[in-house]
Amino acid sequence: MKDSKQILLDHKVSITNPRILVIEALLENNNPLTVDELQIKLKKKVAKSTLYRVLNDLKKINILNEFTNPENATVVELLLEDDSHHHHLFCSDCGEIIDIQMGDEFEKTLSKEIKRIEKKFNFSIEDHRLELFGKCTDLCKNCS
Amino acid sequence: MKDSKQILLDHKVSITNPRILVIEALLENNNPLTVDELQIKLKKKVAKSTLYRVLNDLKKINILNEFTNPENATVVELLLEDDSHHHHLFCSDCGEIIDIQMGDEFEKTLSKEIKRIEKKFNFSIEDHRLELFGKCTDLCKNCS
DNA sequence: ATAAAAAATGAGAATAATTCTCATTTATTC
DNA sequence: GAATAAATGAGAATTATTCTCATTTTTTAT
Repeated sequence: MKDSKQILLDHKVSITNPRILVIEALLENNNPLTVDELQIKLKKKVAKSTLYRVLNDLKKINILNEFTNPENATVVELLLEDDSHHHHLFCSDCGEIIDIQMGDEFEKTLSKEIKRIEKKFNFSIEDHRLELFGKCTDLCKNCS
Repeated sequence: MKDSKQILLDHKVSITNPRILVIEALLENNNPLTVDELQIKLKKKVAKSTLYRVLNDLKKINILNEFTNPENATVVELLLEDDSHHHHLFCSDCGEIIDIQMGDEFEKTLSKEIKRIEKKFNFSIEDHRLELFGKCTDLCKNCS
């Protein structure tokens, strides 16, 4: 597992206990967590206001991805590798969120389409996000 | 323009002024609106609590699509045609949200990928959403 | 290693978005 | 058109997030 102190050092921000705890809680999980799940994992070790501040700090140094689940709750995940481009799969039964990688053919076709859209709307497109919604049938630990 | 009363009739819900006003405000726009933009368009003609209630009513009869913009504000749009599958393009300069259609090749490749993901994670995938983020360079009315 | 300066924290107040409550009004049914 | 059912408005309640400020921790410069 990555070293949380080193991550903070690498990004030239000061090394504090709350930041270390938040990063470690996120590192322990392979998949994204809602803010309240994170809060529960941290018990009372980090104040609520500090948690939100730390999350904003991590966003500023670009190692935190933030989005919302279908219930509009805020979800966060650490982004440590530069090449970790991925998408998300949501289970509407248990709420689990799974990181997924799309195949090369898909990403290539998407790139082509993005170029078309850029021309059509005179946009410069910098990022994209794909979300898949469904139900896990048996894999997911929370579902029967 | 579609008739708001007919839309309500078709979906077997009672025809009330607030519902008509909300639907008409949404019909006037081609592109999605944030809840506050909608509130402003409606002036004081619909109470805040009623607006939220009407939006929930429209969701229940499946003619409202709700999502969040990159600032996490709630965005809504009417979905009237069954075949109106589309995605969204967000401008980070002016906040404008544009409906986009992806080409057939893209949707076909995506379907193939979805089947692969369904097998891999033993999921049944029912829906998906693609969001593109960027900057409009000159088309967008709010940007210079 | 230490003192001074800068930055971060905790606790709770403030704010913003959304839902809830309930007395009144409006729509539907017969 | 009267009786019943449903929806509304106003504001209170709730929830998620940000802000304030006195205290503590971290960093910087000696």
